[in-house]
Amino acid sequence: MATATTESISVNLINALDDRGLRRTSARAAVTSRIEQISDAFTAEQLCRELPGVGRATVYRTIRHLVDAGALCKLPILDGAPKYSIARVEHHHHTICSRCGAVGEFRHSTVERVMRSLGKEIDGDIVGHRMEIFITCNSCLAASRSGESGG
Amino acid sequence: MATATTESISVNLINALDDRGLRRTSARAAVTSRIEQISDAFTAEQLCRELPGVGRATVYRTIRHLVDAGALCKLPILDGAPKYSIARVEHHHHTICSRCGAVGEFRHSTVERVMRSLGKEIDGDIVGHRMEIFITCNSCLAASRSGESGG
DNA sequence: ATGCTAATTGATACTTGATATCAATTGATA
DNA sequence: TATCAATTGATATCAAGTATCAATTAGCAT
Ligand SMILES: [Zn+2]
Ligand SMILES: [Zn+2]
Ligand SMILES: [Zn+2]
Ligand SMILES: [Zn+2]
Repeated sequence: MATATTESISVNLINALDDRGLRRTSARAAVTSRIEQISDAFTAEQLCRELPGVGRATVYRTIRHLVDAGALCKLPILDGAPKYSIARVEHHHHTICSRCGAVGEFRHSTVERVMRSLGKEIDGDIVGHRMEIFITCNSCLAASRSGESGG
Repeated sequence: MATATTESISVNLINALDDRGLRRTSARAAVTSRIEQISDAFTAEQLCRELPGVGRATVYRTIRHLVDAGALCKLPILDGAPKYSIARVEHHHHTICSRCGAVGEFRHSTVERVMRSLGKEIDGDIVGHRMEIFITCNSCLAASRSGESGG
C-alpha cells in the first residue's frame, strides 16, 4: 500500500530497476534515493562525491540502468560531462541556463508536430530527435540586474 | 581574384583564423586543408591520426579557434567525442545517422519560427538553441534491406 | 532458517579525450 | 636581417568513464 509523497518518487526509480529484473541492493537504493533528493540535474561525478560509500563503478552502472529504463535522461553538455535529470514525462526537451547551468524541462506539442513534418524534407528515416533551448534563467537575470554598474 | 572550387573552401578556413588575428603557420594550413578534404563530420582524434606531422595540442587548439570563429560547428555525441563539421550556413541543425554516425545539415524556417515563438512559454531569456534529428540514413537503409534474413 | 548460486559490488588498473607546461621554433614586422 | 611575441609539440597531467575480478550479497530452493 504505497502512500505517496517524497517516498513514492524514490520507489519509482527503484521500480524502474525492478522492472528490468535487477536486484534491490543497498547501493542501488542509495543511488536512487540520492538522485531524488537532488532537484537540479546532476553529473555522475557529482553523485560519486555525494555518495562516498558507493563505488564509482556502481554509481556509473546504476545511472546507465536508469537511463536505459527511461527513468533518467542524459543531457549532452558540450564542454563537460553529461548531466542527468529525472524523466518526469515520456518525451520532453530541456532548457539550459548558459550562465549557471540550471536545467529545466519542457514539452510543446507544436514543436513535436513540426519535428514530425520534417520527415518529408530529410533524407532517410527519422528515428528521433533532441533539442535544447539555451536561456539565461530568471535567477541569473535577477543577479545581473542587481549587480549592474549603475549601482 | 578568387576562382572558386575546392581551393576556395581551403582559403575560407585559413581566413577564419586570419580574421581572428592568428598567424598563418604550416601546422594550421595542414589542419585546415585536411578538414576541407573530409566530407563527413570528424573527431579531433581522427584528425590527429590523419595528421601525424602535427602535434595533438596544435590540432585541438586549431579546432577550438575554428569553432570560436564560427567556421566549424561542434556537435555533441552522447557516447563519445564531439564531432566537428564545417559550418556552411550561419545557423543550422544536424541529422545524425544512429547506425553509422553520418552527419548532415539542414535548415528549416518553420523550425526557427517555432523556436522563436517558444519564448512566451519559457522562463528566462532565450539565447539560443540546438537540435539534432536522429535518422537511419539512406545508405544504412539500403544496407539493411539487402542484408535481410530472407536473402 | 540455511545453503546455494548467480548477480552485484568496488578497489584497482586502464582507456580515452583533452588540457597545462614550457623549451625550442617560427612568423611578422621593423 | 634582427627582434620578439606567437606558436609549436613532446611530455605530463587531468578528467570521465570502462574493464577486471575477487569478495560479497540478494533471492530463491529446500
Ligand atoms: Zn541561471
Ligand atoms: Zn520532441
Ligand atoms: Zn547511416
Ligand atoms: Zn535553429
